[in-house]
Amino acid sequence: MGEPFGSERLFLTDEQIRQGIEAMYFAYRGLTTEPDRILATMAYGRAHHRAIHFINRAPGTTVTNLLEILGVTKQSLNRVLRTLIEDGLVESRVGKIDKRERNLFLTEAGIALEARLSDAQRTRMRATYREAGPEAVAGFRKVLEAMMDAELHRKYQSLREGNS
Amino acid sequence: MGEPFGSERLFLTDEQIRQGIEAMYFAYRGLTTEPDRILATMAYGRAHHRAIHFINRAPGTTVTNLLEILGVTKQSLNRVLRTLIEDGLVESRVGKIDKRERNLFLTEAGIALEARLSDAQRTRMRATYREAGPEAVAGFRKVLEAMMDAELHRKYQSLREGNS
DNA sequence: CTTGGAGTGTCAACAAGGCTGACTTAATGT
DNA sequence: ACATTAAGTCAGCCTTGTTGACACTCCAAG
Repeated sequence: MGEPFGSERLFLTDEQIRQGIEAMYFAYRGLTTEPDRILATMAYGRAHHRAIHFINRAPGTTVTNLLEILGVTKQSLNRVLRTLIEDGLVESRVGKIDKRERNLFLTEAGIALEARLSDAQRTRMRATYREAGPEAVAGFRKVLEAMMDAELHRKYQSLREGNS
Repeated sequence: MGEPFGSERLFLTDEQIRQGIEAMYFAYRGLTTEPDRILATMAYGRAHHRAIHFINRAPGTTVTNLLEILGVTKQSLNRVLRTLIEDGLVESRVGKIDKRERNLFLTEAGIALEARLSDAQRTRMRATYREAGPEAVAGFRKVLEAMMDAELHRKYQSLREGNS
């Protein structure tokens, strides 16, 4: 590549970038295997995990809100949500201001499962962070922030405000 | 930024860890959307992308090798591999030493598609890296390395040696 | 007050891509 | 000679995504 000299070049080789992409793939997979194993024992999948995770993160969030964050169709989310409600892990309350909306909450059982799942991930993350050190962690976070696209970032932020 | 702030004690709240996990989810998703869009136009999916990626990375790798790296079943991989071979993107050559083995290679067309897909990702990664800066990237890489579990790491390395 | 549109839920049908289990074929190694 | 290994295949199942169509409730604006 006919690139000029300077520090810009030393972290931009195709090979290094490819390694970064691969590392993302393997690391993400590693992060989900434990929760997946737990979920498999109770006839749930990763889709249920995602729903539980984001409802826990922003209790009272609406269905539309969740749809935007998860980036799936209404039908797809609804299937998952229905089983979670039937099984008593999620509660759906009619909105106070706008009665068309449903505000989603985790029940006691839902909170318990969420804790189990995120404990598995937190343990792993904590070990990883400890191994890599605080400076590496800061860089890690910085890169991930930059990697999420702007549109997604906006939705991500809106989750908090959706909590009425 | 020569002074690391409070780096002696690496105390991470559950909240910080959760943010890290979420960031991984969003970032990974952001990284796959462009390739997914390209693949969708040609009746392929993410599974095809993974196969193409790793065959490109280690030309001549065997089916068993690929199975271990991808962590899927033979039947699942075979379905994908069959279409890729039929469509002339991948070539399967009988092994020279052990004729039971098949060594997998990308054809010209396969290489072209791989380039298209990884270009999309590289462009994104490059922009991300540029935005975050070299120090952050170094930290990013370090954390991801630590996150991949040991078992996976072993398989990951073995890909290179599998290239006969 | 009617009417348009938004938020939600649901039915049906389909596809991708995981899985298990069973089996074949060819080649290798003991 | 025989058991094992690498690869491929058939059949069937599950989860989770997709379209498309439709009903219902409710809010807001004309």
